[in-house]
Amino acid sequence: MIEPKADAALAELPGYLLRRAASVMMAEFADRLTPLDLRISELTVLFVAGTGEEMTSSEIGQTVDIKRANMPKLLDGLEQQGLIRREPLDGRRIAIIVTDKGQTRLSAARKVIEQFEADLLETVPPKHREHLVPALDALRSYRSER
Amino acid sequence: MIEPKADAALAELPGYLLRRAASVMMAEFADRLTPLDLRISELTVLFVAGTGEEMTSSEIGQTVDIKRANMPKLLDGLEQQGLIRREPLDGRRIAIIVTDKGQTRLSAARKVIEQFEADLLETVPPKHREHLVPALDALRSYRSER
DNA sequence: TATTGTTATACTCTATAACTATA
DNA sequence: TATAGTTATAGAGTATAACAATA
Repeated sequence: MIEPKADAALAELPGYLLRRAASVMMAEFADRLTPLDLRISELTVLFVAGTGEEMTSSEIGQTVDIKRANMPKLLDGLEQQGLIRREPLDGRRIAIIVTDKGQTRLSAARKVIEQFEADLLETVPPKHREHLVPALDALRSYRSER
Repeated sequence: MIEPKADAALAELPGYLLRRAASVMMAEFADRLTPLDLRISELTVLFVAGTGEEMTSSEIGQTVDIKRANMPKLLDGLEQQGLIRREPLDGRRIAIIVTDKGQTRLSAARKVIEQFEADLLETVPPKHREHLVPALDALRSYRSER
């Protein structure tokens, strides 16, 4: 064991634990997505675009907190894989349509998500489990007053 | 409101919420550290190095899950600010010593941390609050079997 | 032979500024 | 005039591979 003193001090900081937990979780999730040729951010976009409602690039970005300027490269990647296509709504707005291939990929991804989320919840001791989602949901708006 | 359907689906995924919560939290914390001229990773290293026990670069990295190869640049930054100094223990290992200036900076940072963590906890509804740290601490070891 | 510190490099996610064309 | 999509660019955190020097 290395430096129990420092680790003990860190283990009392919710912010630090939140960062570490998210980092560990994302690394694991990214690994599970590798066989599907999807990065986390790509799946996030595909997931939202595939909910059935017709959405533009900006709307998707606003939903998942991805800046407008970071969407094109993400969408390019998905488009090059044939998972989405861009369909102009007018001269300015562009709808992001999930293709059949994209829907198939998304179905496979949903299975990965389901298993991943189940494993994640199982990691949390039962008596704390039901509190995780509401607590995280609250923390999400920590900065909404910006 | 934008796409309640997609947001509702995402709001049920603990993994997604964990990622978002951590992202929001880190952005806020990084902002609060700006006046101290410290990035989150730099403070993490300084914090651990300043716990009193003499630690090498590798030991600090292992404690806070920063890869050995990413330590030198971090330490260079802290050293250039005069917050730490490197003190060879033998021909190979190097102790990271927090200087007086580093201790002063660390004291200021501890106050920022304290306020930040308090604000963060206050964001979580009272009935979920006590469950946050144990839940996150458990999630931290999600991947310990690697 | 294994470990420590290091360099180089690359990837992911995120952020800002500025441009264009359209509403 | 404000908005949508885009481009370019930069920062921050993280990851791997490889090397020299040393235990």
